Amino acid sequence: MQEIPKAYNPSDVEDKWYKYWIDKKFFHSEVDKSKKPYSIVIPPPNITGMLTMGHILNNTIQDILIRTKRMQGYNACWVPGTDHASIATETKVTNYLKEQGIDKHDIGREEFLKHCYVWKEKYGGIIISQLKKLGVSCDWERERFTMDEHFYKKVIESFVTLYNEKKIYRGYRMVNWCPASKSAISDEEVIYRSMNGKLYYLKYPITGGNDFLIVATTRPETMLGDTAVAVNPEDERYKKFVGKTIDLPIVGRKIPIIADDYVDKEFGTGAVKITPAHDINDYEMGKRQNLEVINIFNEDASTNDNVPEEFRNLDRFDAKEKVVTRFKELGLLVKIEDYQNKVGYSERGGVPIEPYLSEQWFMKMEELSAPALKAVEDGDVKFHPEHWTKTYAHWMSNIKDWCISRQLWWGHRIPVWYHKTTKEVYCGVTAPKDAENWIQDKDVLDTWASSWLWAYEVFETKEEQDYYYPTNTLVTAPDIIFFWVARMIIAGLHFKKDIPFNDVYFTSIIRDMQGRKMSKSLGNSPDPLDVIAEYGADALRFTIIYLAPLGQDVLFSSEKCEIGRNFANKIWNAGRFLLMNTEKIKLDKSLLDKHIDFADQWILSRFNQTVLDLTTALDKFEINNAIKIIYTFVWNDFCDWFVELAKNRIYTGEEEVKSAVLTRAISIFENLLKIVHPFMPFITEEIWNLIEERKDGESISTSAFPVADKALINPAAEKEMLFVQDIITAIRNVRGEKNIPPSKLMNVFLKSSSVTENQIAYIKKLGKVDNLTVGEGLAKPNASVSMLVKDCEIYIPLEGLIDLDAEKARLQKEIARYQGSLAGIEKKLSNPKFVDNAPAEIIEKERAKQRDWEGNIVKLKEILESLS
RNA sequence: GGGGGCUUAGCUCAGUUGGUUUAGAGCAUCUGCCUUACAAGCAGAGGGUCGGAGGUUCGACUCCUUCAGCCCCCA
Repeated sequence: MQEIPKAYNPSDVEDKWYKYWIDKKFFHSEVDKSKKPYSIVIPPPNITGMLTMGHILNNTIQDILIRTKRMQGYNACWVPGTDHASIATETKVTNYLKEQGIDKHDIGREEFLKHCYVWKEKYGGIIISQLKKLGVSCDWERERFTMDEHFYKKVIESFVTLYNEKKIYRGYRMVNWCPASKSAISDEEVIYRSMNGKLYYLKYPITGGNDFLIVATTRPETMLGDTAVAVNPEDERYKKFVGKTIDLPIVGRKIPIIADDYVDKEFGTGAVKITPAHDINDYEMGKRQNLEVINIFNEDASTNDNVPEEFRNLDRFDAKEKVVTRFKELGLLVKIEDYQNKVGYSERGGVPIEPYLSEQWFMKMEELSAPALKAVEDGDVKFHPEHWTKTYAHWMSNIKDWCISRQLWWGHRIPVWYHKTTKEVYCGVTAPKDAENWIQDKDVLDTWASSWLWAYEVFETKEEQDYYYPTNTLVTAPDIIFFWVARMIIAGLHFKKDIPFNDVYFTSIIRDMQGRKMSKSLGNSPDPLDVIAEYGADALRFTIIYLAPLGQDVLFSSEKCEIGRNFANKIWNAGRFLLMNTEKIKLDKSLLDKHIDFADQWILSRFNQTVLDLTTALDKFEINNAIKIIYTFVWNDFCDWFVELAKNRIYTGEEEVKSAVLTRAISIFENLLKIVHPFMPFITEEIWNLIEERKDGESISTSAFPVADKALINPAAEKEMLFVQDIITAIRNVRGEKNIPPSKLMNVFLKSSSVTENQIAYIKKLGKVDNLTVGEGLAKPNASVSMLVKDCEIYIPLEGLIDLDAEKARLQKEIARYQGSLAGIEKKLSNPKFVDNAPAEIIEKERAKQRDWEGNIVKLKEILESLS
């Protein structure tokens, strides 16, 4: 056997095993009706992005689920892929071309799209390839892209279907306009930021005479498009002015003073300027009041020809400056106040959005959303954590029509043509036959109006869809619950008449140690590939799951990966210990069930209980809990106790006993590796292969996941083990308190009738005891420390190390503690209401405690007596 | 303004229909150990009136009300 290194080195093994898994196609799935499918579709990362800690968490969870199911015999299929990310990609490519002095409008649509595809080929696969370093078991032969031929076609078909169902319409509406990308965006893509702005008070002179109104506004530049001033009809201050007109400064236009309930008397001065083209509320009022609508901005939010000449072609921020300056010059600027307000920003463009009137395509959401709301409320689709259903329900019940057109080139082009002469509108999967007479709509679809088909169109044939759809589980971040999760449910129910997935797991948000969200601009996110290089993929996987309880944010820093690295090393060394002994001890599988003592029964009991708890936790999506169950079993039960206990027999037993113990220990260890494997695939594969020569094509990743054998769960053995552990801990405690080094053996006396030979051997070994004397009628030796475990009195003679007063104080403290607890119990038991109301089982427990503690107090008092 | 979440040891968090003596874990701290798997380790210890105040109950970290603080989403 080769030398096993003292410390586990992940970089030696990870790439080797990943290559092996892929070469052997372990992760590839084909329709196989003899097996139950378990399918997951990856939330497709942006082709513009880089791997983040969020991806690590998200994909580790998916991998744990899919690997477990694969080992449990399901036909596990995890489909990977990427998203074309219309706005984000177009922005990147546009900027890239600009750096080379190329304007996209000069090269035209076709040429620009070629650049996009080149860019996609070059950078689009980065995240996906980085994910392989994490060990994810995706079916790479199924990798998909939202603009693949099949997918593109299906997106176009879905548009046509909805158009024919009259669920898609075109309209001239006020939309959220991103001046940076010169495109409309949806409500969901607007982020509101709290800003320290200003409130400007402007004097508006009333036509004829010296009267004027003062209006307050955060956006004085829009006054160039004002078409009214409005007051509340109940406002006594202004009643007399309603019906008159204002001579709009700078512009010179006469605009009416109108009364409208919408106006809040308390805001500013109670008189507000109305700009129907550039404010959604003003637009609504404009419709009610038949006001003129004057658009003053170009697509990039610079001023257009509808404003006085000297104010034209100004950026909106410059226009603001200039308008304010002119008001000041005219003596019409009353004051400027600090004002905090929320400003909508374009998520992708990063600039304030502009409410802007334009012709756009919309999807009617009311009818479409109803079944999707019901599916979640009825529990057909289950959310984890469950509380997200409320957020979902709230959004779904207040849903507005979805603006799905984008004034971009990269994406799925809207399949609508307008006849050049008749202006007729045609919508179809292919262009009209006399294409030369038609012009296709220039816009593309919102990215989410394509990725909402992801859950089933990644499966390209009916047979595959019938088999894999609905998928089982979606694992995603909660911030795309509306963008993607909700819309996938809508699409699934509408087009497939079935939910897209049974369960949705919403992951934690990864933050830095100060609780700040990890972001590129803050530079507070470690590069996951660096972390993997330093600690290993398994360590990173373990750590991120260990730190991420369901529904809680995670505070992460790469140093925390020591937890995972240490755990990996612990497993490594447990394996190393067992395998090192196979050099001297011959394994014999026929002895697996031979020479079983309570320590074996105990570890088998613990293992089967662990498998039971683990699978229950995974079924409930308590991934964090699952990994803690594993951690406790591996580290505390198996390594700290079982291996230490087993050493007794491995070092000193008869040959056959040695062989039985080691064979059994390795068998349990191999099962342990299997339950760890979905969480830490690399190290478990490596050790599994060290245990014995495996055949080509074998892998722990396709081995059978252990099933709990309830018959081996053994409460008596667990109880016995607990007793032995308590005795050993008590002895170690004394050693610690008296600073006795482990090299120095102690003599110990146990006053008990129930300690067995088997137990004595273990107590001697783990307690580092020289002579262990056990007897029922044992007298307390002189100058000894005494402890009590259950009904067993422990005496340790420590001539010269005993501080009599300290010993007495300790015993008295112990007695007082029991007396205190006993008093509580007695109070309970003497309360008739408790005895009448509490379940018999609880009462019996309390009585048992009472008996035990009374006994303990008596014993402790006797010991105390003997000291004086 | 509406909704959701959180508050338990120095730090980060568990605590599963209210019932296990003394409310757990990891990290950090302290003490002793290179005990022939592991110092990325072993053994032991200290540390919390479970955010405040009420209430329901025989019994509350757990349920209800209220107050305070922090975070997120939506308008």
